[in-house]
Amino acid sequence: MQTQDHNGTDEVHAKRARRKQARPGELLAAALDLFVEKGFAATRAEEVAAHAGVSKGTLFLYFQSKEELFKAVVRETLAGRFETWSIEIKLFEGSTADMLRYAMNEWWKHLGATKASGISKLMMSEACNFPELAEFYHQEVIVPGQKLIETILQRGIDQGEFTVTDMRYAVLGVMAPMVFLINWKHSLGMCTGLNYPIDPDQFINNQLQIMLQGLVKRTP
Amino acid sequence: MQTQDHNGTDEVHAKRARRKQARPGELLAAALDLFVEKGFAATRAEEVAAHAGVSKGTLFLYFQSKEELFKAVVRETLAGRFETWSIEIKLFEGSTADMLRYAMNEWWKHLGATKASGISKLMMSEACNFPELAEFYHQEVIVPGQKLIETILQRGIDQGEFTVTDMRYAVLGVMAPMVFLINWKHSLGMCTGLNYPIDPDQFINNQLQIMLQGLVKRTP
Amino acid sequence: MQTQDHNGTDEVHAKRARRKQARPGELLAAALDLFVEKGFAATRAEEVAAHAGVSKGTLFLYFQSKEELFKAVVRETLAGRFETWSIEIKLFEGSTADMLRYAMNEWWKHLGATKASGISKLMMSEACNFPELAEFYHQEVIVPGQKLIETILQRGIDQGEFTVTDMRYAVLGVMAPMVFLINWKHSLGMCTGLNYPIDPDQFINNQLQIMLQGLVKRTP
Amino acid sequence: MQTQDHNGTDEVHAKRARRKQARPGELLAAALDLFVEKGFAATRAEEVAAHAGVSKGTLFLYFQSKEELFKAVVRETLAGRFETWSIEIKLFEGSTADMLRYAMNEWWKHLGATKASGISKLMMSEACNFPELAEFYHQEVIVPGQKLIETILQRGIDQGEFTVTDMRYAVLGVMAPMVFLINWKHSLGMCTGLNYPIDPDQFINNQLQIMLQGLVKRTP
DNA sequence: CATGAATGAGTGTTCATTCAT
DNA sequence: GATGAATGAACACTCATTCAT
Repeated sequence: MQTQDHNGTDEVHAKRARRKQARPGELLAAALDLFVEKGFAATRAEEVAAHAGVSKGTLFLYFQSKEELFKAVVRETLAGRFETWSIEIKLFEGSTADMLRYAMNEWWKHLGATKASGISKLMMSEACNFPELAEFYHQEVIVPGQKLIETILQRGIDQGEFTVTDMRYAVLGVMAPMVFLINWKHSLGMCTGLNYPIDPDQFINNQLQIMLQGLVKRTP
Repeated sequence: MQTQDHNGTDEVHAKRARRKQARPGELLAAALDLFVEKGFAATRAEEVAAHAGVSKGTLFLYFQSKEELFKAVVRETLAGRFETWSIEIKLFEGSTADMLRYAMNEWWKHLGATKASGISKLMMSEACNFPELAEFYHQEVIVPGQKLIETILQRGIDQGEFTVTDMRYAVLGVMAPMVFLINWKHSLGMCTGLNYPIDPDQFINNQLQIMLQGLVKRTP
Repeated sequence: MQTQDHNGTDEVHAKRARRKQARPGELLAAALDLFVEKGFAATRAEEVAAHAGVSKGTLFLYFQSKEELFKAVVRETLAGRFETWSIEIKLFEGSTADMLRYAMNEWWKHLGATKASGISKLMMSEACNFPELAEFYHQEVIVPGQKLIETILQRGIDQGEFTVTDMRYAVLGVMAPMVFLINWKHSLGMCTGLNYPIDPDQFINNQLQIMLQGLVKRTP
Repeated sequence: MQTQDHNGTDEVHAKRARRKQARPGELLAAALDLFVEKGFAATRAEEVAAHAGVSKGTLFLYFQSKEELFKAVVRETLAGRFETWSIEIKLFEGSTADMLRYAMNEWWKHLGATKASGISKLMMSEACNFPELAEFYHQEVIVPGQKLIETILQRGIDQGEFTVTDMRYAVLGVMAPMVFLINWKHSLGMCTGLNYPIDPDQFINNQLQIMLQGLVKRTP
């Protein structure tokens, strides 16, 4: 050991450090998978550790408790998502209806279809137990998401394409079905035996159709 | 003597019966409160009993297991509603747009606004871990609810009022915002500090407006 | 009530008394059945009461506790069994081998085949928990049984038919297989799925054959 | 470093392994003691753990359930014996009468006299309530035991030493007294106050004498 | 740093026993 | 006397967390 201390410390430390830096990420990824699949309470700490390829003890070396792990998962997964979209939207050319269509399909492709969408279900169940997280989630996800939607709707109004009575609730009206879709996907939609599949593309397209044209027959 | 015995017995039985009949209701009420507040898994059987003012053992006198208790709660608070509504819908006179408006407002008044609506959030979190409950909920609540919506939409089509491209997804389109509304109410909406209140009536009215007329400006 | 007190008390009391006297017997019979079938611990007090056609509470009106009930069952079931046999044996005419054969078959018919034989298995399991009962059982059943066997063997010796090296162990040698038979019958023999039936008559006959003639080939 | 790490790890593993290897044995010993003393159902898992000097949780680290613990006890203390005996029997030289004598005395020395013999009584009481255990015991203990006896008797027949009318019941005839002996030892034989000691050696010798020669006087 | 053996508080459920009616 | 609703102690088993190695 002494001998090694002389010539290998730096190297070893580097390796260790690299490994140490990788660990939290691996643990967080494993935790996301499992929390989303089974919920917070039903996910065993040991299982998370195993999925990350480390031992039970190591998990607690990096996260004080299962609750802290959960918080870290939510924070980590949601770090800066909406900026890119915001820019993309500003550059979009075409009708606002197409923009909305585009935005919703993009959202599904890059968020709804990914594991990250499972966070929504998680927050739903655990919001009350982790109020700080709820607030964080609200600020980091809900608010930016709503801003994005508002931007789109406002463009529609400004360009004389859309009619919106109450912006705040119009935004919620766009958001609600998307939230429903991912929550369903990660809860009842996952239960085998239900045999009630929702095709996300069809769901989104239909939703767009209704939102844009409404159910009431138009007299041409 | 016989007469007296008879009278006496009946009286006793009556009191007993009254108590025995009251218990399940008290337990169900307590269970609903706690399940909604803390989730199914996180609610301890003893706690439910305590809230109902009885001991742990008594709970199991009336419900075979925690799962059965949950099912009873669902049956009691949700499953029973749909029959009445189904009849009410059939007797409704007026435009189908008005019918939808009426239905959604009634739904909010009698379900959404009550504690029972918290069960939806509950199912979201527990569906994967208790597949039997998920299936039960699907059969007893989701399916009847969707049938109701379908009946309304079909009436709209039949009377030449509505245009529906895909019935299945149209139904989901009606259902999604309502589910979102109650899930929000019992999760993020409950967290103090968020300061993001959703007024259910406004939400529903706006939703109706969008669903019926669409966002796209109509050329009169 | 007052009125009735005047002309009906005696009759009622008589009925009650009769019923009260019958109750313990019915309870003991039910308890014997269930204790033998399922063991002491696995038999629920309520079940015993139900089998006797009374309510749970009533059981504890007659027996202080489940343990007292058990003691009463054993005591009651074994009250005076061996006197009759003792007399019968004395009057028997024929070879002692025949007498032994007769005795063992009678024993099976009148004890081994009856529910009472289940007590043996019970005592086996519970002897250490109820030492007084063990002693009682020993005095009331084991000792008289052994005396009976000894009487038979002694007759065999006296008449020059049998050779016995050590009377005490010879007696045990006769007793052991019979005890084994009833214990097996009420334990492993009862388990469905074992598919290992022991026919008591064949068992007894074979046992007699071995006991009398031995396994070693006789040179005629 | 590698070398050191390796050495260090091995050392640690060795110590750990030694401890991990010792635990099951300690737990099995404790379990045997308690199961025999109090029965399967009446023995609390925590008590077994305490007797082994560990906590409740540790028991379940090594044995999946109480039933598995019991099976392990049976495997450890009983099931393993029969193979050795089977070989020993095959190598035996001498008369079959001597072989039987040898076998029964060996059985007593290595099984009957040990705590393991208490399992027989245990099975008697619990067979009906734990059918899986009963079947396991039957397959792992009864069947091999009977095979062993059959082998001996068959040798006696083959060498012209024994006469056996019905092999199956002859086997039971050898087995029955031995089972009786150990059951007695662990039940009534244990109750102080009975003052009815059975000397196992005398019992076995007498049993052999009767089994081999029979009670009926031989005319030389 | 990493491990995994050990812990012990916590949970659903059962059942002998009590006691108001 | 008789009932059966209510009790609460008990028990098998789980799992987040600790800590000696």
